[in-house]
Amino acid sequence: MGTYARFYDVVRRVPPGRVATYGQVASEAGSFGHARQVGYALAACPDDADIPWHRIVNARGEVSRRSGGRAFERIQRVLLEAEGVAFDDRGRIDLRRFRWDPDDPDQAPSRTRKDSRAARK
DNA sequence: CATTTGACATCTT
DNA sequence: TAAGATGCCAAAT
Repeated sequence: MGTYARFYDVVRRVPPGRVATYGQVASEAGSFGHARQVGYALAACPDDADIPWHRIVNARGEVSRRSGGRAFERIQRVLLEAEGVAFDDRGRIDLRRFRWDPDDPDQAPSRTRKDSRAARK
């Protein structure tokens, strides 16, 4: 299996309405500190695969810039907003509210972590 | 084989 | 808060 396969597996586990950072994906995949490779992996991401690439943002909670152009960046934002992820006036996401927590399998889309916990009870 | 190039993160000013 | 330096490593050249 390719080196990137593990990254793709982690990305696929991110639920709708939540986001994960590149570093977070790397750590979950067992490659702490290899955040950059995650970005590289997504750049080489096969379009036919069912990978929610738009749910991966950088550590500052913003959509990363890419050499290809701004089109994909806009698409990424639109896709996230459609799932309920909010952007502030600076184009950033509040990771405190939308960051995916791998240890909490009961995270519902479009809810804050607190709401999710409350709803579970 | 040596260099360059990234969808990044973290530490230092 | 922001900007620069550094570490990371797979592919491309």
